[in-house]
Amino acid sequence: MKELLRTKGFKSTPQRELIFDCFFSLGKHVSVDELYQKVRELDPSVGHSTVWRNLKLICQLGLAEEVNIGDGITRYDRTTPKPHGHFFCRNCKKLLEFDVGSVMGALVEAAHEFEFEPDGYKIEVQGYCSDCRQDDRTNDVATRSANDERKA
Amino acid sequence: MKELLRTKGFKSTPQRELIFDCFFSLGKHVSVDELYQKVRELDPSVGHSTVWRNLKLICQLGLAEEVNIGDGITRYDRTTPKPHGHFFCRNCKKLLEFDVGSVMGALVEAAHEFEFEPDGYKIEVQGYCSDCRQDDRTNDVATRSANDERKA
DNA sequence: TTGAAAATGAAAGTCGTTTTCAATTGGCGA
DNA sequence: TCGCCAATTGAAAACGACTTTCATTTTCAA
Ligand SMILES: [Mn+2]
Ligand SMILES: [Mn+2]
Ligand SMILES: [Zn+2]
Ligand SMILES: [Zn+2]
Repeated sequence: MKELLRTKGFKSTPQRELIFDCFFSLGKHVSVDELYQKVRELDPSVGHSTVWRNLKLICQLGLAEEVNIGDGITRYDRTTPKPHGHFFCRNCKKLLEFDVGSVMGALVEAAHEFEFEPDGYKIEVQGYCSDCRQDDRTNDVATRSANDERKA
Repeated sequence: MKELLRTKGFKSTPQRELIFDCFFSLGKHVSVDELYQKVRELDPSVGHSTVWRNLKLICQLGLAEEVNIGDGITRYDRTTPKPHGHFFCRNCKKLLEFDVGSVMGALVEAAHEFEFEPDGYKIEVQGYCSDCRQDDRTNDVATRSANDERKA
């Protein structure tokens, strides 16, 4: 990691190392705040803006990219060798990843027809995951959701 | 329009009629502010929050849905009989629409494998449109973009 | 016509993101 | 190793789109 940073002209700092480590240990779809919390467990002196800036840096380095599911919170997703799609559950807010190999061909073809030069794909399917299916109202999360809707 | 509103239990007001008309005359991918500007040309007394609220109402009625391309601005897109995808040009920010019929099958199938019940699809391809292709640096927009990047 | 409910507009509040700025620090060259 | 300078940091403030509040006005069914 130090090496990657140096070759790209960035300095290595304790905060930066910590933030990078935490990001990659947390896994997929991490928000600034989630990462901030994690980092603070190990070093409470690290600032919010430093976490934010280094998350941006991680993106610049091509190690992650922003994911925006429309809830106003930007999440950072480790880049995968192949692009992947997301199933976003409207109820429990989980993001499931799935392979998009089978749709890429059609997308590339469509792009070609429009003389559009694609360099990024965002494929997101919204709905309800197996735990939250609407025909399965007996589990906890669904019940909670029903209550939420009633209140709103 | 009055009728649709009334049957759904909403009142008809001059502002509401104006906002609805302007929205449908503006076309696709309209932001609150764009619509607000347009409405104000015809009636400067209409408030920002009224435009916002009615845009939400238009969505509730199923006449439009929110589109989030990650630039922090929510846009409202008239619903189409069939779902469509977007090509988003990183340079000129244009949104081109394309038919996603050819990818829906694969998506539905993938969803089925995950026992995921889909009810919304967001298919967005980023890149450069024909006017802004990177191998075509002679046109205005691309040149402007190059200048922008130099400044930044 | 009249009253309850809905709608409006200005203003303020919210909240995640981004910038500012003074202080600190890493890393290269002497 | 030392010293310098640009990069980095952290606190705080600024930003900006979105959302809510509330007093007032308007709609529309009875
Ligand atoms: Mn992902
Ligand atoms: Mn569209
Ligand atoms: Zn779920
Ligand atoms: Zn373009």
